[in-house]
Amino acid sequence: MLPKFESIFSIDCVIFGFDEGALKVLLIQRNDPPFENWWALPGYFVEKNEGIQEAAERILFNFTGLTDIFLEQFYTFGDVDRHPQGRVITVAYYAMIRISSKDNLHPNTPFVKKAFWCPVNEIPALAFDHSLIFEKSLQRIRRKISYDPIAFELLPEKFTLTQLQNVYEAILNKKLDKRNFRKKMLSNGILKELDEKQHGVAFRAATFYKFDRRTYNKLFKKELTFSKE
Amino acid sequence: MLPKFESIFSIDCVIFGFDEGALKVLLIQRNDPPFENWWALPGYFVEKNEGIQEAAERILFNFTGLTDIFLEQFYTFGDVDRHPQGRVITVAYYAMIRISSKDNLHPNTPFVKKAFWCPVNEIPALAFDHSLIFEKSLQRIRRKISYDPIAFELLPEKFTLTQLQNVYEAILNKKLDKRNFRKKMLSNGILKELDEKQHGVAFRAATFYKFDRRTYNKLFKKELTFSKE
DNA sequence: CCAAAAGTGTTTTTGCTACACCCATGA
DNA sequence: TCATGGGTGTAGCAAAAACACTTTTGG
Repeated sequence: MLPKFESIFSIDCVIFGFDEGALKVLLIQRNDPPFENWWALPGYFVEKNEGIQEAAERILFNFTGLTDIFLEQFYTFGDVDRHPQGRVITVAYYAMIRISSKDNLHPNTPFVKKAFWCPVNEIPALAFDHSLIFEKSLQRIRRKISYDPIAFELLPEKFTLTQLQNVYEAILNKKLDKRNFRKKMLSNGILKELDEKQHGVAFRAATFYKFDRRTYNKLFKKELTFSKE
Repeated sequence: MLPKFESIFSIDCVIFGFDEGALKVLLIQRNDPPFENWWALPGYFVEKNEGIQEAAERILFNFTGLTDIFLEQFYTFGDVDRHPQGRVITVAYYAMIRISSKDNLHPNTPFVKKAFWCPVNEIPALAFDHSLIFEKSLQRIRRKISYDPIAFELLPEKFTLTQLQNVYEAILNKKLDKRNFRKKMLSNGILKELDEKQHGVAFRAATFYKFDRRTYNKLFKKELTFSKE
């Protein structure tokens, strides 16, 4: 039989975007206590009849209006006193979205005073244990980017190699060598060169590329397959 | 204000051990419905007033009698229908312990009919979504072993290089070259050669080594530090 | 003396690092 | 014509992979 004790649980999302050459995170300002007016990660409670992945997608949609987003669970935070009003366990997800400067986000929730894209190295003190959650998400994507092509989720479909390098540099927080970066990126065929080039720029126009997921999946499958012995 | 809906949640543990050259997992046979008599991962509900890490340690202790064990959270499973009796979200941990063939485990819980160490490639169908949980844990430790010295958690304090190689081969599920393995393991100073050797074996006695955590921590710290640019 | 595992080096290949100049474009 | 970022190759080094025989021990 199921026990009598129950807990509340929630989802918190670390939503990454890339804009103006910087890695950013979507923060919201809370409208209600506890932590009224504090900055926090977008998050909300999970309904009794929805799965947690589902809930994460719903919450992401409510805060950004976006669907079909790269969204991945990375850790669950369950200290007894992490929420001042009672026991709340939270499952943390990170998401990567393409910020388009045109359309602003319309958080579809009354709990939010405002939202903004905060550069990752300027994050203020956050409500609850959200600073910890954010730190853990950064650690995770730094490791993840070395074996999984998450960088492309932050870029438009067509991008230049310099843009791609900027994403890697922002996530890894270090400068990379341009020639070595290009050599490596182009060596395995996961990028497809397009006929199109930039235009209207006051310097040599860069070639656009796109991510070739088909080729990537082949390589990845191979990586997962063990050799005969 | 906190919402009215609440859920139950639990911890499930994938407890790895290494014995007779094989990687094994501790399974228990359930004593009660649902899934009465089915094999399952050790797990139990989290109390209202305990943190989840705490809860994982308690549950691990109840099933093995062991404390101070390598125990790490790896994923949370929250499908609505994963438990037939109601909404139960489970936080999954994996643990690594040294199986000593002498002392048997004494599960300190009435919910268990029996327990046994099951080789990872002979796992039967498991209760709930435990097969999925187990698969995910394997994926995790396979990746983890390439950058974190978790293999030592499975071995006694003193071990031979062949034993160590066996652990790597069992986790990675492939054969490794003996000379290259030794070269690599001995190249970075994280193993300390002992004066002691095997005895009573009908072949050349192997030298014992132990893991030098001090040296490892130095290397690891260095790895986390970013270079000047 | 045999069976069984311990232990040991070298060569080849591959991937990573470091490094500097010319090109195309719009203003 | 100038400022700006786009684009390119090579050499040296280090790590990984491939590969087979001798040594020690107890029975």
